[in-house]
Amino acid sequence: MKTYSTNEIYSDLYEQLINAVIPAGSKIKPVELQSKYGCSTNTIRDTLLRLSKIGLVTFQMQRGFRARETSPEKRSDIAKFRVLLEQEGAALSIRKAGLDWEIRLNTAHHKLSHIEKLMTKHGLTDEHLLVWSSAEFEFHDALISGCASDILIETYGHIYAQFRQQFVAQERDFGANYFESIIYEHATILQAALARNEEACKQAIHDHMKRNF
Amino acid sequence: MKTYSTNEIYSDLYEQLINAVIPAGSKIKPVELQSKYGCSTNTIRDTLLRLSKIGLVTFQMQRGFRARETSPEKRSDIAKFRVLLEQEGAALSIRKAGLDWEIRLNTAHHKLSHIEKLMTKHGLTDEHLLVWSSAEFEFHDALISGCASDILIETYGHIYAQFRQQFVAQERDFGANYFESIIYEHATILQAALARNEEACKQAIHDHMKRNF
DNA sequence: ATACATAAAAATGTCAAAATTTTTGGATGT
DNA sequence: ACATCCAAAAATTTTGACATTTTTATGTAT
Repeated sequence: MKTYSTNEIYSDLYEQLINAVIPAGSKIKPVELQSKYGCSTNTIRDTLLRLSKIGLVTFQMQRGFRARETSPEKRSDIAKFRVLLEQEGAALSIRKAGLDWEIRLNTAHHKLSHIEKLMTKHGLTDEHLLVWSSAEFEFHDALISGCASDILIETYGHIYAQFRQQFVAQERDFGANYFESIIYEHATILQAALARNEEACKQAIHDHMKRNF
Repeated sequence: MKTYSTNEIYSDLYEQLINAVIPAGSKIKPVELQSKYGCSTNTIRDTLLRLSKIGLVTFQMQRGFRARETSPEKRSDIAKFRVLLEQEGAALSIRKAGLDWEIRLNTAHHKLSHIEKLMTKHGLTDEHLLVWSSAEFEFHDALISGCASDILIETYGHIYAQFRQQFVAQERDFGANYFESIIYEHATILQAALARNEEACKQAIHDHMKRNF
């Protein structure tokens, strides 16, 4: 039987929350996870408090923990907020960042693009989805990485995680042209960013997310 | 000797962090607080993890806790980010909120205004500053309270707390006309909001914060 | 049946001690 | 003087037991 380090417990729970293996809104009881991870309830509690920092888990005194709830309104809310942060981060990057940012962004897009092409060819396995998900984050993270605002980047990370958590369970109907659209949208964002066109980039970010409003 | 409930420990530490009684960047050791609060180190740890959620405390595995660091760059960063959130929250409120929002905002401003007048008359004690600080938050919180975005409001709360934490220790030179300016700025924000003038309101928010950039 | 009170069970929170890890301070050698 | 290594001290993390609170289940009265 596998034993888990605390960091592994954190990562494992993080992934389960991001991928809605632990469904949004469901109760999380330390006692039930204890046996799986082979540690005390207190260590689980500790880890859940740390996850509540990034908003994947909500905590109430004497009421314990829950995976953050979701609803159509909450999903719309988080999508719009994500747009706000990403537009600002991208605009600032376009205005201030240098060559290294362009290279980072290009590299991230290249990786993402590669995975997306694989997915359109072979259909999507759960494993692919996991890789894609992390590549997608890296692309969007790279996009804002030149903004010179640590607090924006930090907050964006939390919001992106919550976004995934809230939408992954909903979007089980990846139609045939779903990924085609996404690929096009990512390319459009990249182009506008590299062309240093703020307004076009903001527009592209908005268009990329508007299906989730 | 006073005994503290866990919630009181939380509030007490919150206040000490907000007011830089625990200076930004300083180490926070559970063992040292244990005796003061009459509880186990574990309870302190628990509380500090909860405070790290709102960003007042940073946490690193095996390295413990610190009051979030500050620097000229970080202060500028947090001030600009606060403007972004407040502008968006105010604009959305102006666009979407109804009469109850106007009343909330008006009420909050009235309270704030009252305290600010007292402060210009009698000079500022630490006690006054505490009341003012909370009234000021309530005003800004009311301003964005009609935005219909829970995540924006939640995030703004964290950012406002960090803003206070980072600036309170710096701004010990409240000049004679310091509060006069502030009073004027708050009134300007209120006016623009009630007039439902988005651009003027955004401008007023910017002007209110620009001394901190 | 519904509402209310109560007891049992489950879940959560707190504690003090033990285990682990990091930091500190001094001794040694270059 | 400077870096490296080691041992002691301090700080952090984990644990299992115990205390408290909440939830669930049961019984009683209206």
